[in-house]
This record gives sequence, C-alpha cells and structure tokens, in this order.
Amino acid sequence: MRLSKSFIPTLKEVPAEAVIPSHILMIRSGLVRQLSAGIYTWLPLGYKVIRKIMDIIREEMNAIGGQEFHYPALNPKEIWEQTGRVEAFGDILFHIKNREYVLAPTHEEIVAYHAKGAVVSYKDMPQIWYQIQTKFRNEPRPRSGVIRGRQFIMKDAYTLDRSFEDLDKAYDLHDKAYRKIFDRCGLKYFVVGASSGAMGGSKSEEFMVKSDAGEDTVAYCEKCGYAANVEVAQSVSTNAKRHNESKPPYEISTPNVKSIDELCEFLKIDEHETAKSRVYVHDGVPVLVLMLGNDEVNESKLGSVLGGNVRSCHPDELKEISGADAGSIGPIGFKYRIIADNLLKDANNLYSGANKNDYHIGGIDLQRDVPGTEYFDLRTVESGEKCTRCNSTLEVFKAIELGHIFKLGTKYSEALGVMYLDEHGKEHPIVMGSYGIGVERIFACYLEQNYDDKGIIWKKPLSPFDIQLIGLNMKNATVTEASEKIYNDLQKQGYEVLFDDRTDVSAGFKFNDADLLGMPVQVIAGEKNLKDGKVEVKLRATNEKQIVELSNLNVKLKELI
RNA sequence: CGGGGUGUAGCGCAGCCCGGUUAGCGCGCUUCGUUCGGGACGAAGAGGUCGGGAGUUCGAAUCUCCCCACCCCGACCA
Repeated sequence: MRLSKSFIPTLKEVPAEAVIPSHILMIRSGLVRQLSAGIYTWLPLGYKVIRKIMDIIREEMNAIGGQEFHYPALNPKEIWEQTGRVEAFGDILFHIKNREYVLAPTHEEIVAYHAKGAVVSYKDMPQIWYQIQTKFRNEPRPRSGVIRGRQFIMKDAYTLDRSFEDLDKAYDLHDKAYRKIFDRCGLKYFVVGASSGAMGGSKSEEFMVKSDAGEDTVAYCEKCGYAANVEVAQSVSTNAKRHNESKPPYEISTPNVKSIDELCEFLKIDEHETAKSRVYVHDGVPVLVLMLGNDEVNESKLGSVLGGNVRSCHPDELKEISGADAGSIGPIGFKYRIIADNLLKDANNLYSGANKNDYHIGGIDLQRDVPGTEYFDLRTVESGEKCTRCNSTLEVFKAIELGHIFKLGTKYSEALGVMYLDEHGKEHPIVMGSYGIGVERIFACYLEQNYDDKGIIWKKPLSPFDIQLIGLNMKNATVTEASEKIYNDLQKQGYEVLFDDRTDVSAGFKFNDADLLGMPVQVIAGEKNLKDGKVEVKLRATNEKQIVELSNLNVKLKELI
C-alpha cells in the first residue's frame, strides 16, 4: 500500500484524552479514532490488525472443530426475560427505545434458542459454535481506550454436550486453543482460576495479561504458575504465636493511641502480638472482624464467608455498638458475633482494643477469653508473601482479562427447555459451555507489551505490514525508479509492504513515522546507498541496521522475516 | 452513582482569577520558492457558534445559574 494514498493520520503530539500507552499509540499511529465514550472507529491500518487477530482466532477455533456463526446483535427482549437476564444485567444491557429489542451483550440465549428442537439427539453432539462479533454493554464508565468499551468485538464460543464429562472435554479443547491463540499473538499471559459470578456456571478460567491498566488485581507465582484474583488468593503467612503461659487480661491506658503502628510503638511490642478490629454490619447485625497485626480485611472473602449483605460500619455507629470509637475496639466485651482471621487461631497474650476510648487490653487469650470466635481466611495477599504451592515469592499486580472460559452447565438449556434424548430415549437438558475472547483487548495488550519511546514494535503475526519501504526524497529520479521497482518486487515475493512514497515529507519525518508505525522491517532506499546498488535494512525491534546489495535483498529479508 | 478535572481552529495549549479594540501561540493545512539520510527554511494565506442555554452588564471566552460532553480515581464489571 502506498502511504501517499493511505489514510494513516499519524500524530506527533499526545492526544489529551489518552493516558495509557496502548491508547496513546493507537491514536498517534492512526489506528483508531474515538467517536464517543467507549465507542471507537477502527481506521484502515488498525482494522488490518484486528483482522489478523480474528484470523488467528478463526484458525484455532476451526482446528478444534468450531463452526463459525453470525448471530444478530439485535435480540428480542422476550428471550432474555425467559432466562432472567434482563434483570441480571440491569443497566448494562442496552434497550432499544422504539421496539422490544435489546442489544446483545453476549449470546447464550440465542445459541440455546437455535439449539432447541434442532440439536435433539445425543448423536447431534458435541457441537462447538462460535462467532466473532460486535457486542454492546452500557458500561457505566468506559476507560483505558479500547480496553473497556460500550461496543467491542468479541469472539464468543458455545459448546453443546450431552454430559458434564463431555463438557470437560470441550472445556479442555478451548483451554488449549486459547493458549495457542495468545501464544501466536505474541502475548505474555497467565491463567487464573476464577469464580464464574453471574454467568451461572461452575468452573472457569481467566486468561490475563499483567498491566497497570488492568481492572483486576491478581497474585501470581512466577515459579509454579499459581495465579489467583486477590479476592480469593491465599499465601503462606506466619500465625500469631500461642505461648505456653497465658497471662491474665489487663487494661492499659493508651491515650491517643489508635492505629496498630501507634500501639506497637507505645507498648514497644511487635505487630504479631496485636489484633486489629474492624466492625461490619451483616444483614443489619454488627460483626467484629479481628485481623492479625496490620493485615487488611479482604472484603470479598468476608462477603463470601458471611453471605447476605455486608457493609463496613459507619464511624458514628461504632460507639453505640462497641462503646468506643475506631482505634479502641476489641473482642473483649464485644456483644455481637466475632470472627477472626485464621492467622489468629487460638492465639494468646494478644493486645487489642478495650471497647473504651484510650484503653487497650493485653493478655488476651482468644481460646479462653473469646471462646465463640469463628475463624476464616479473611486477609488480603500482598506482594512478597510466599506461594502456598511452591513457597516461592508471590507478586501482586494489576491485570487485564483477555479471555474467559466457563463451564456453564444446564442453566440456559433448562430455562429455555433445550432438551435431547439419550440412547435410552430419556430426556436431558443439553450441557453448555461458554468461551469469550476480547479481540481489541488482545490488540491493546500487545501494544502494552511491545513499544518503546519511538512507537510501536510489531512482530510478524499481528503486524499490519511486513515491511515499511521508505523512498527518501521521492523527487529524485534514481530513488523513485529504484524504490518503485523494490516495491513491486517485494510484493511479488508475497510480502505485505507499506511504501512511503510521499514526495512532500522530509527524510527525518519518514524515519520517525516508520518507527512510530512499527513494522518489523524497514527498507530504506536513498540516493546515498542506491548509487552503489544498495539499500539499508533496519529491524524495528533492535534498531539493527545493515546495508544490503539490491540483488541480495530477497535473501536477506527471508532471513529476517 | 460519589469525588476530582477539562471543554477556546484538525491536534496540543495560553488567555478566564482581576469583564473592555479585530481572541492568541506551537504543530498541522493551502500556495510559491529553496532544501532533500533522522520530525527542514523563507514568504504569503485559509481556518473560531470560545461545549450549549439562560442571566448579570453599556459591554461576557472571562462573572452567575442550569444543562451537555470527555478524561481520571472510586463504586460497578456476565
């Protein structure tokens, strides 16, 4: 493609609305333009990359027996009501104003609808149905460029099986296919076991990429591959001690001592001798949560332990509940339910609040003094703690979810009555699986992982072009003739070439544009080298440059690409 | 939805606090000339409902009120 005739609006300056590297690069290199919050137009160069990603996904989905569909984005609301998901999605679901339609945020219902009455025998299964299509979600806050949009491209696949055993097989096929897809795209990713939430299924895995732009926080062990959302992650941590001798509880005057740090400083004790108190309200009833030292309560873990409705207590409620303000609350004399983190199990000689302002109590033996205490894992894993599997060091960081695979089970088939007959003529609901990949997220994650201060660094699989051919000074006849010939030759060799044939742009400008756009190889045709029958070949990734005989160019490129 | 910020030429910004000619600057764009291997130079140009509405005032980009859009943090996130 000729740059002089292409719409590739590169920008020298950083657009105000872009903050994260991938978003900045997409806009600066003319790949994408924003239309509205969370809604983007893919420009030709960007769409070329999108198509390459989609092709890789297609090849790998077809390889496991997937059949490509194209489901409608516009769906009758009625079907969504039958599965209760109009309510479940709430404001996230886009509603059409002048007809009873919704814009599909995913397609379980539609797959089940078409399977009904059509996939009727155990002989009709297994099936893998997938599509690559635009999805709509009314995100309350779109952000991070294309990473969280209101309209986005998703590959979604659905499996239909007769049994949970067969679903396991379909799930494993997708697990393997996903790894191939992300490997081929050149991404560094990891896999997290996750809870499947409102999708309504059992087992699920998330494929994730480490990134500050991510929306999830995960704990990851490089050594053994343990990865978990911090909402559920666990680590090896040291329990509070149980000393041979339990001191009797005694009150200590601690004027103006509120935090654990202050308490340790005031009493010259170690954090591990203290229990921090947090009060929550669970379905209207106060609960005291005790944590060892300065450990933070993990509210997701707390939520799943307690169930129901949990909120942290307002400061002005504390006095009435406990008799003291924050900083002086503790288990002794607390009149409601008390739960504690596992690390505090049966600890003694602890210091904690006295439920009386400016007083703490020492010599607390949880076994003896607070016998009703229930113990759970309630703490949040932090970077540097040890992995529960291999005892190596865990790292906690933000990550972007690229793909998610679920074992759905029979939720949708039962809701919509999608049944088949087994070999004994007995009726069963079809067992479904659901598997998504965010196409733009692959794009954004690739950029997050492959750029430098000059711009994008493409590798062959996703690069919109293999080669950027730069004709320097296209007003010079030698350069024009030679570069036109090279352009034709390279294309005949089967390379995708972006030819910078602009006549009105200086050399430096072309070099910088080429580095910004980031094709893996640059072929630079200038008067200086052409007069010796040579061109310069530059590798974008390493900035390695070599002068190559024109006659040897094809051989050289074969080595490089 | 809570908190913070921004909105002035295609892009990036100044001007606003303290109202007063014809609203500026850089980049980009057009024309001509020069230059031609690391974001060239000169000259001449085009381009603006100052986000929208209402108000205060002799006079509003500037002050007041309402609304909208976009960005960031949080909540939310099958």
